[in-house]
Amino acid sequence: MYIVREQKIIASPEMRTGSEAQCLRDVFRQQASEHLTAGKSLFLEGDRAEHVFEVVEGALRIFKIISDGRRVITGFLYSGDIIGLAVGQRYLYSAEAISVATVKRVSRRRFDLAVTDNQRLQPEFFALVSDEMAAAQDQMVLLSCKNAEERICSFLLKFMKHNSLPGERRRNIELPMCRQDIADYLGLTIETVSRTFTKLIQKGVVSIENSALRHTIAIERPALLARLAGDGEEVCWHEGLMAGQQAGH
Amino acid sequence: MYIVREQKIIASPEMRTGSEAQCLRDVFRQQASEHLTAGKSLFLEGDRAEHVFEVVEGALRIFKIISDGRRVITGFLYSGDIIGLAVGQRYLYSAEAISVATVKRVSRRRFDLAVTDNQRLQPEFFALVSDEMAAAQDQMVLLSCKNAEERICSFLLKFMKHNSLPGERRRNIELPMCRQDIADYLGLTIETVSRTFTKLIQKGVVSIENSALRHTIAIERPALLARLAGDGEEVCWHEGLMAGQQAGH
DNA sequence: CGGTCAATTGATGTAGTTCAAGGTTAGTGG
DNA sequence: CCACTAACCTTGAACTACATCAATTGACCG
Repeated sequence: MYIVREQKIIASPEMRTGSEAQCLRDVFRQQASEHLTAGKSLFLEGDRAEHVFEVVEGALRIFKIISDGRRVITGFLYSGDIIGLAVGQRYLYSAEAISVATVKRVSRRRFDLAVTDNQRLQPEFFALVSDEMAAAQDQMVLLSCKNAEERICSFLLKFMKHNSLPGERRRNIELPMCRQDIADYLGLTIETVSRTFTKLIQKGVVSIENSALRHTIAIERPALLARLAGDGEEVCWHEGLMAGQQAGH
Repeated sequence: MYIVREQKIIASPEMRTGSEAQCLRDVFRQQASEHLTAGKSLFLEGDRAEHVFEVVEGALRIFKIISDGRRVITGFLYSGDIIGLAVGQRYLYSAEAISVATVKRVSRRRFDLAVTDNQRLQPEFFALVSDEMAAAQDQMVLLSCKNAEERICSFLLKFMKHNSLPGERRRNIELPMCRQDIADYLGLTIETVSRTFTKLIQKGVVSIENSALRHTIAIERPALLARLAGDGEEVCWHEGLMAGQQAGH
């Protein structure tokens, strides 16, 4: 007996070997699932980058530990995401499970072969790398400019977009990560994260299930949330480009 | 009559077509040089990504303009750098010359062909993409954790490393960008950048040529500069990894 | 029931922003 | 050659968003 997620069946109706893969996720199809308990490390920053992983279920955090012991979370990964794409010889960050999680792995060698051999996979591969780069840049904008409220709202929005199937519009979201994770991701302290949530509740933007441990968030006013995220209805190209001086030599 | 930069001769002793390139920069070899005046835009965020560029001379800034008109500089590019690698269909950022600059361009199609055709180029290509990703992550760490002084020192160090040939150890560096550029890159205000420079001068870490317009910096105490950058003698792998709680489910 | 751990809340401190002014250099035109 | 202007940079004073420190709450668990 086995569990099949529906969207995968559509992507690949037959069993395939890696080299016949129709999409990148097919490369992982026949790999064994590995189960991780909460907090379990997948690899450490600086390890030789010998595998590429697909998240099958659950959520992971990727992070760096800096010299003074603090932690910077550079991203969260959810079911369907692929880890370890744009890395060189060694992993740029550590990865660990937030809650229980299931992953599959293939060796880097095999993954690279699948991509280089199979012309079909290359566009998807480059698209994923490009997405990763875009996410990193968005995070730089967030960390450069946004205040605590904008950061939290951006975070919630991004989580909603990423973790809802196309068309679906769920009101409740279940955050797998704790407040400290959110703080380390948004460049804030846990106290500021907590206070900002309280403020958003008071404003009627969200509400929090008092039950479990404040991980279930109901989005009461999605439009307001989007406005408070301060992304100005997506980037405004071709206007305001006059800002910033022309540096003479 | 033509000008040849010495280090390039070593890389490729003969004239080559793109498909015979020994290294990525050879792909640009036969392209015409384009000259940019200070402030001249190369492309805008959101433009279709139709070219890849090599910086031949001078410096460029890549940046995003956010909804409220502010500017976030996500990187600087100097002679030898390649622009437009890990982008998808459209550029993720705008690029413009800081001072006068010279670039070469090849079409994306031709660049991609050169890379896919020529197995020799792929490792270099992936290494560059990986470097770009690593730089983005370092920037996230800087923006998440570092204070003004650490940011400025990190910036100066990185500039030195990037813009000095291996082995060379110049004491004076000539910053092509103005204070506002530095501020927009480091997530600070121009005033804080200025004040921090003053503080570093008072501490005897650097000194600034009073002549031109404060763009010439002499590094008086490189070791202290490195210490103040707060990167803790490179990342400390496999220690301090216990920090950060294990989130139960 | 006491212990633990995450989250919240309150009080206080501060690094960096904001606003405002002044200084230096370079360019322009009389 | 010297006003006049325009960039760019620096400096000062006041403010504020967030950090820090400290205490409390509430859920879970042996």
